Amino acid sequence: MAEPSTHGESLLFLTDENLRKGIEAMFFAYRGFTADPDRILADMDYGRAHHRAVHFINRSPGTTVGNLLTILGVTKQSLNRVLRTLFDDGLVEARVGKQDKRERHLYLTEKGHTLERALSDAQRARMRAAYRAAGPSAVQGFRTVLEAMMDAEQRRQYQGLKEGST
Amino acid sequence: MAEPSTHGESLLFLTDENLRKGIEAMFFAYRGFTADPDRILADMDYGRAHHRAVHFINRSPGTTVGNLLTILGVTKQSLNRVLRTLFDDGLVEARVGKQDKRERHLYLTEKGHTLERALSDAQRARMRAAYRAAGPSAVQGFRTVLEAMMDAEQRRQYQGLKEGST
DNA sequence: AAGATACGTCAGCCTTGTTGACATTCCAAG
DNA sequence: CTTGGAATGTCAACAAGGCTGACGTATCTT
Repeated sequence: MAEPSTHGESLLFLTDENLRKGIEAMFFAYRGFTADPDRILADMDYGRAHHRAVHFINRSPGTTVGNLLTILGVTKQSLNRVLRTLFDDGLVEARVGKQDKRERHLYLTEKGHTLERALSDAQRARMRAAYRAAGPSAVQGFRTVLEAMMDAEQRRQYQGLKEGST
Repeated sequence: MAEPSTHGESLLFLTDENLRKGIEAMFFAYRGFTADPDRILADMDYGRAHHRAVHFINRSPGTTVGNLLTILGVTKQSLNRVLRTLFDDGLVEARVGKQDKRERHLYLTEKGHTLERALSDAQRARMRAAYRAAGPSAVQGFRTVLEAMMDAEQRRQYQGLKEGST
């Protein structure tokens, strides 16, 4: 309904109908986005929470527990439960900080890297297929819209992570 | 790192680094995507599961329980728990099917519509802001990539929902 | 009359989020 | 040296929302 008649200008992409389609696209696409890692994780008694932890430790080796808390946006109790199983299973190791010995710097072990690679290979494969099918300019638009959709706080982290590794 | 020198052709958008950025963009953007409705829902003892149910009942009034199960991809026990609270609170009503009396056709009540509007207004507002900031061609690309990221099954449903309303 | 389908429901389990409380360890300021 | 605050770990309890399995009932189809 509404379907405003074409009045020269093109704000047609902002109709409620179009926005609703975007919303559902996010919903369904996110399911696809997590489906492959989820399958791998299910076979090993891990969940998405483990995936997220492993991902961000891999991408910022030596990050502290506090950093991880901020990025993941969960409580320390929740994160700690996950980290403990990763320690116990020998996927992640924590080294006491040199400068500040209260901090724990987190690193993937060899075993941890293996899992990380399995998970991100699966996820990247889907991403790559989607990117290839859509083409470079669509990918550009995809990233632009997603970035605009983030909270300012999240965008800061997303962009901050872009360059500074350690 | 890597930063392959521009060699005429442009498959540069398929580098692992680019894919990883896309993956994180999905992660952070999805958080933003759900943040506003989540806040509303938290104030009324509902969760995302209720949101999803209300959304799809609104968009396909008269849909059956079975349809909803397929779209949401959860078990009937899980869905039922949510639907029951929506019935009890008078947000959704179920009418016995005319042709097939085994089926329950689901409709939002006035109260249900009110909640639905509050939720989708919040979500659309963010979406609209992101769309506006990114511009029409970016939006086009955004949708193209998301569609390519879905499972075939999910894409079928997403597209099927596009036209046929009832 | 018999089997299949649509739905509801009871019971129990898991993951992952939450709060609150408390201990430890360490840095830094006084 | 002491003390406050920061970073971390941990215990306990709880809730949402997934899951499986089993069973019941109404209804449709054959």
